Amino acid sequence: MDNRTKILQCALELFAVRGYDGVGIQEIVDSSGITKPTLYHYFGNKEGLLTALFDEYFNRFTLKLRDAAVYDRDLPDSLDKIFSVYTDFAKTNSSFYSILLALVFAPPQSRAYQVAVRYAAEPFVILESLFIQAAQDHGNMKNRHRLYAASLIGMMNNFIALHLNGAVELNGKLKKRALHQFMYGIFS
Amino acid sequence: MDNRTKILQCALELFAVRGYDGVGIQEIVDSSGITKPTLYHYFGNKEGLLTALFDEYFNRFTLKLRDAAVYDRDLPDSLDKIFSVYTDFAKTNSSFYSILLALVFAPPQSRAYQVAVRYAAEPFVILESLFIQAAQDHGNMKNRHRLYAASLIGMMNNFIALHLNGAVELNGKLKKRALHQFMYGIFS
DNA sequence: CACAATCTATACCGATCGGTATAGTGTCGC
DNA sequence: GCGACACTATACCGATCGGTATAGATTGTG
Repeated sequence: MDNRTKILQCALELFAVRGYDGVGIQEIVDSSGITKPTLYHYFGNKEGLLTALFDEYFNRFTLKLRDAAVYDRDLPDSLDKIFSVYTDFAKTNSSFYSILLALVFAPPQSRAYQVAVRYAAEPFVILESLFIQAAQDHGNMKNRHRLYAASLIGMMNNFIALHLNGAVELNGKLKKRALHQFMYGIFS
Repeated sequence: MDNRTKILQCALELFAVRGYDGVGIQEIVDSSGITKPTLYHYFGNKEGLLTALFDEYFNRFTLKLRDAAVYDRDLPDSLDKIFSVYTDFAKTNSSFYSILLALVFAPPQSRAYQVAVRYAAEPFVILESLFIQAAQDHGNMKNRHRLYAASLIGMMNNFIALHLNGAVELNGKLKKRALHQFMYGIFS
């Protein structure tokens, strides 16, 4: 593993458990076994390190989400795929998702939030677009796409947060129940 | 306004916009117009300042929530009251609720999280107890009280977060829609 | 071989971090 | 007038913060 990857890996784990502001550069380079100038060579500054983490993980996620969120006139099927993309990603990248969750709810003027929000906006746009298309087939959904996208993301994040705390298992049964409940709010 | 209150007020505003870790003691005392020893006289250390904020705001909230969450064999009515308690509190104490939201999703090993989680557990217990009682009248709810409590809190926090970002208005119509959807998941 | 480019380590920077020792204040009951 | 107490200011502490100047090592290329 090269030094760049080592740094990213250690930063990921440290940020996940103690937060971006709570971890100093010195601690990252110590646990990586490298030194400061090496880190600054690759990432420029602390914010660049966080940005690199998001580039590494979030872009992969967005690609999968875009695939799942194409509308083929079967909204329940699309939602099912989307839910799976979220939970699969959160399960296989739990440390990164912990960071993501913390930053999405972080104070708006913190540096870390401003990095995260640039990325977190994309899934919202993707889901919003899905609901706009679906509204052509479901008249009562009109003009609620923003609320639907936000509610769906919020619900999934909530279950993922519970999962990360060990409170629930993200299995097919939970997915079915959650989506069933969500769709009731849409179609009724 | 005495110095103690001045400090609490300034700390509240600063923590809300830049986070607990992102705000230094020096900045708090500067904007309060007092000096460090005064702050440390009242609060002991930085963590004590955060604890004092939670004592000031969260305990008031918990009292109201306990009132709303008594079960009188009308679950929809209880949920309606609970929703109002949450949204009313969030609206009149938006800075504090921003801090609360950030800390609930903060990394588990951060100091701030460990303070917040001691308080945040109480509403969960209160709501859990409500669902346990309600299960006596609704057989299909058995053994799901933890999931119900977590889902309800998650949903309300999600709407409150949207409200704090200016995305939605927390009015009666939203409450009705949200609870309607939530109860569908319970009673079906 | 020489040269440039990439990468890494030693040592250091000023600023800020949370926290405190000391020395006062003012206001009480006595 | 008195000590006791709650409160506040000046000045300072070691540690850590994010970041860098300088130089040495390594590597691919001519």
